[in-house]
Parts: sequence; structure tokens; C-alpha cells
Amino acid sequence: MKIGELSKKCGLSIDTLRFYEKIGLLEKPLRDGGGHRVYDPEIMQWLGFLARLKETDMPLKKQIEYAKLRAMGNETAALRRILLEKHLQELTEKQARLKDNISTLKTKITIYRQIEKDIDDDEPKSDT
Amino acid sequence: MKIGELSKKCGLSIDTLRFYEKIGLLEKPLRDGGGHRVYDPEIMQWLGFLARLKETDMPLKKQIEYAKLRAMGNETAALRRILLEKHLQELTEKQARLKDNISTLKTKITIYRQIEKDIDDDEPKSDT
DNA sequence: CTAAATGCTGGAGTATACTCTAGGTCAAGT
DNA sequence: ACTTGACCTAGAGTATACTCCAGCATTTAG
Repeated sequence: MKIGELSKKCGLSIDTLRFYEKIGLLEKPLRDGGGHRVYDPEIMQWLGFLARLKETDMPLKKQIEYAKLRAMGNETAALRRILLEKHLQELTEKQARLKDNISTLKTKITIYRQIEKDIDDDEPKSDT
Repeated sequence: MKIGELSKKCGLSIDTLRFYEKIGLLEKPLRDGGGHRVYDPEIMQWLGFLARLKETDMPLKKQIEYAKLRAMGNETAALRRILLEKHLQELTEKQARLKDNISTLKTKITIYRQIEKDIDDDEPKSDT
């Protein structure tokens, strides 16, 4: 699989894939005779997981840290687990705050509805 | 209240408060005889709400849009409500994805624990 | 009254995460 | 063979959201 195809399949731009490689988030892929990158289809799983880390706002630096450990094999399992546990804890906290923010927002929206209703009562346009 | 005090109370740096003013997120406060900003304590409520918008990743541009509507008074209530409803919908989606990501992460962590256990079983250090 | 703290402005600098450009090379279809 | 599209590199540029700096004015504590 060449970079264009991978880009379409994973949703990251070609530039982003090369950028991720440059910063060490993706391992350097093999090259074909013409020097073009050739990706193993397995990379899709990895990119899928990275997408989750990204979606949950893990900074690239931490993702790279994780990727480096992953590249070292199973002996780094504990370190990776600890890294993910830390991240999980942040997410749990984020989830709580999000829940709270959503309910505040809902309250605010209700208040706005009331204001709109009050305005309507003051300025009845329907019968003028 | 002068800017230093407000900064301490609201948790934003002095630079950030001035920056928010510059980009139109905060209205220009009154000035005292010496040209120093003087804030109405009421601004704390507003900053508290902005903090929620920020915490939920509303970009400054949208916050500014909201702030401008707010500055126009009650007649913009409906517009502001719509803006918040849009944001709320995004947050609800984000909440669902977060829930999913959290459970994936938990699964992954469990797998790591198993790998660690397998490694321990292969390489028993305790009795060598 | 004076020194230290606080505040002012305009503009430059930083961090993060891409995104684009120039100037090529390589591959695929006709 | 030739043209078009995909790919290559190094490096510059962009967007967002601050953060810091120089050089000066004002305020406040002793």
C-alpha cells in the first residue's frame, strides 16, 4: 500500500502521514524500488488507535512516547499500561467536567427560552 | 477591581485578560485616573461562563461571536440560544465518543495486564 | 519621598499540529 | 515516447491561543 491509498483509508492527509513519520510517531516504512513508501496493511490498526488517542486530546509528544515504547516490544507493556492508565484517569475527570458543563449549558438554554418568551409577551407582533 | 486582582480571582493571567480584551472577547473596561483598567466585580460571572465554553473547546472565534451578541442585549437571546444549542449538540456527541474511547482504553489496559502476567509466567525472577 | 510593585502599550516570540510550496523523480496509461 | 498523476525532500507558512518583552507611567508601602 502506497501513501496515497493509506491516506484515503485512514483519513489522514499524505502530508500528515509524512509529518507523523518525521516526528517519530510512525516508524519509517519500507520503500519500493523508486523510493516510494510502502505500508503494511497492519498499520491501519495502529493508526486507528492513534486516532483515539488524538481524539481524546493526547498531545503528540505523549503519543510519540507511547509509540517508542510500543516499538520496543512486549517488555515495555507495563510502562505503556501506566501511560494509558494516566491518560484514562484524565479522561474520566474530563468526562465528569463535560457532564457538568452540559448540564450548565442546558440550564442556560432554558433561561434563554424564557427570555425569548418574555420578549414575545412584551412585544406581540401577531396582532399589530 | 484592577487587573492584577481580577487575574488572581479568575485564574487567567494579566496578559490573557488584556489579550481577551484586544480580540473583543471582553468589553473594554473603564479606566481610573491613571489609565489603569477598573473591572466591575460582575465580570467574574461572565469569566466563569467563558471558562466553561473554553473548557468545552469552543474556539475563541465562537466565544467572541457569543460575546458580541451578549453585548447587544436581550434582543439577541434567540441567536445566542441557537449558538449554545449547536455547541451543546457537539458536546453530546463528544460525550458519546469519550465514553467509547474510555471503554476502549480500559480494554487495552486489561490486555496489557495480561501481557505483563504472561511475561511474569515466562520469566519467573522470584526463584532464580 | 522614594523604592518597589503594579500597570500601560505595541509588538515580538512560543507551542502545537499541521499544511503548503518548490523543484524535482517515478509510474501508468495511450 | 510522452504526458499525467502520484510520490519525493527540505523547508516555509498557517492557525490557534496565548506569553513575553522593552520602555515607560502610576500607585503604594515604609
